[in-house]
Amino acid sequence: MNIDLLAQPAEEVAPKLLGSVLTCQTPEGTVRIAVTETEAYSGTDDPASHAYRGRTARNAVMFGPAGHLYVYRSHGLHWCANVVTGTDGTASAVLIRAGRVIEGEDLARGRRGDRVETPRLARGPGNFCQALGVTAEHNGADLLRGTSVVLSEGEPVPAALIQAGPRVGVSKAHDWHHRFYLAGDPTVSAYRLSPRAKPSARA
DNA sequence: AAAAAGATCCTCT
DNA sequence: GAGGATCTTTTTG
Repeated sequence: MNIDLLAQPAEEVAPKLLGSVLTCQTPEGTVRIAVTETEAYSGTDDPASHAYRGRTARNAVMFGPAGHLYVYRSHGLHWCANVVTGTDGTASAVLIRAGRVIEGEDLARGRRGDRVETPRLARGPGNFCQALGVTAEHNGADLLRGTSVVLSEGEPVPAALIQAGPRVGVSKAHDWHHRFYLAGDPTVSAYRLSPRAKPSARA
């Protein structure tokens, strides 16, 4: 993966990450997942971003150089992974929301549970991380030069399949169309308006 | 120190 | 498709 591609604003990088591949190697084995859904989050200008109110211990990685992995805990027990974008010193990242398992399906299924249907193995940010094997210990990992988690280019996706829409689960700025996904792909998570989204916003 | 909110997930109707 | 569980991080008094 080219570093210059990632060193751009998150909303420009997000659609370009569709089709790219994340690989995670653990003692258990290797899992590779092709990305089918992303969401862009920027910094102080984005009310829904973790970095909106400045730097904290949790979001520090977002302020660093592009090409690193930002992992955070959501709702107590789920891990969510972002690819850090932009320039060093500014905060922006792309949340990886869903993907299709292309290697290590048995291992991914073992982590997710035997009753999970194949398209759902990496459907949703928390499920994506669980299937891939990403946890807090991967926070800050170098995706371009590291060995545990690697971001690489996959097969190009037709531009006609790329669609944009409102972000999932956010209560602020949910009318920003910063979510990108492959049209008709069964691994893409369903859109759901946040229960706390303000009615004044426009879609 | 205490309270609220949250970039979610699973189950059931 | 809708409803509720769950506990960490952040924010506020």
